[in-house]
Amino acid sequence: MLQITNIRTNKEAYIAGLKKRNFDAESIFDEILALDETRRATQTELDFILSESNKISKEIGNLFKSGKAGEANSLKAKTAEFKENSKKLSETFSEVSEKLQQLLYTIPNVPHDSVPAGNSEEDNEEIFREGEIPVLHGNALPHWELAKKYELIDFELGNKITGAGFPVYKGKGARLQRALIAYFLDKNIEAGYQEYQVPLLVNEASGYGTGQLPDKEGQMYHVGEDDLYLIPTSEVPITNLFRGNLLNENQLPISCTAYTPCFRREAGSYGAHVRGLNRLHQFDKVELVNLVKPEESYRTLEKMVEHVKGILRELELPFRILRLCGGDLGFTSALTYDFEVFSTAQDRWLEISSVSNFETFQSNRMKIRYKDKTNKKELVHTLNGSSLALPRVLAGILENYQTKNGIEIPKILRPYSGFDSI
RNA sequence: GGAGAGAUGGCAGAGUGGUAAUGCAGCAGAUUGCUAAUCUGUCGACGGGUAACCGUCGCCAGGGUUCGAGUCCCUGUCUCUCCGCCA
Repeated sequence: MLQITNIRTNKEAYIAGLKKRNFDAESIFDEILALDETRRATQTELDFILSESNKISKEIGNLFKSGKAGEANSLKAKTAEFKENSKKLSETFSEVSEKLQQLLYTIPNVPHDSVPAGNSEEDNEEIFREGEIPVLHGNALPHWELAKKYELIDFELGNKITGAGFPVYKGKGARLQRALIAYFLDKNIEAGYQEYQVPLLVNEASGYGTGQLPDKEGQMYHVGEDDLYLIPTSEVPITNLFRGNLLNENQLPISCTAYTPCFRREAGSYGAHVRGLNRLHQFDKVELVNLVKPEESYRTLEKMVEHVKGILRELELPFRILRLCGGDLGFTSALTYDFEVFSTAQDRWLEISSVSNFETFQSNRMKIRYKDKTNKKELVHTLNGSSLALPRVLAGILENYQTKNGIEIPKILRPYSGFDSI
């Protein structure tokens, strides 16, 4: 959520920034500023009236104490008018404040200066590419065929017990999943992240905190009876751990990592590109979350990018990094780098990590602040990134490491998997 | 699921109708000096003001009673204890 004072002072720059994601902010900003104006004027007026009636109440109290009940009672009559006015004003005040809040919820984050304008993923900017794309033998298969051939993943069993998009991993497939999770967590801990295990269901306030609500209501599974949401990413529970906290400067930066399953309804996304592991309702992910001082956040973002690069290098997978254009940028993000692995057998790039800086967009909603040296309270910047999303990493490994005789396991994973090939 | 207790500032913790004690931590200043002590101020949010400052709100949330509510009433949320059920 944008800060109202910033809209007031940077209106033109914000409008220009939001244009990059094809969001026309002009009229909504005008509406917001008008409401803000009304809100402040109402408060000033209301404050005055309350101040007067407080004075009278105090006087009445004193009169009663000194036994002058008659005078006190005549003063009581005077307060009736104040009461009526203040009731009206405070109704206006809360109506206006509520409306203001609702409008602010509908505005996405302002993209960083470096974000290119654009409408879709076509306009994303490739900024880095590394690794060799392997030349596969003539009968190379896509991962869903490999998964079947080597009995690693059973999609039909998942259909039977739950539905499409809920695969069952078995044998070496399941063990490889566990190896990847352990390897990713170890890498993150080595880089200074603290590991967490968090609930997989969260309440409504948490959904609002990180920005999934109200924007992506339909994308989360909702347990109606208990009014809880299945997490679409561990970003939600982890970042919300700090909701409402006032931190000391010396507690920052806070770096967390967690493995969780993630649940996404993916309503409306069907088609050729959702086969196999490409798009699932439940998948595993290891996540990074950072809470940092504002002046450090872009340096932290670069560090996170380098960290993910390091993992992909060790896995020896060909990858590229995209800077997302305005049109493809998530609602809450100011700058996002997507990592994609090249899937040779499908002959296309698969997104496996997304690393973002949210600046104060989430912390403003959650009121995550810290006290700086001069005791001033400031919102922290929040960042997160996947390290990594398992299914597509698995798809990339299966497809790129296949040979005529089976599938090799990347060397770095062998101590974790306990086997060298499939 | 049943019964009871509770929710007060960054933390701890008083306060049963007269307008939020006190302690700790933090910050600023003063002072004495040596791995720190003492004193004073500050120490939640919002609004107004260049500022000193002023005002309002704030005791889980939302309503109500009252001239006046942390305190009384209603509704809801959450936490804890005991019982029941159970991995």
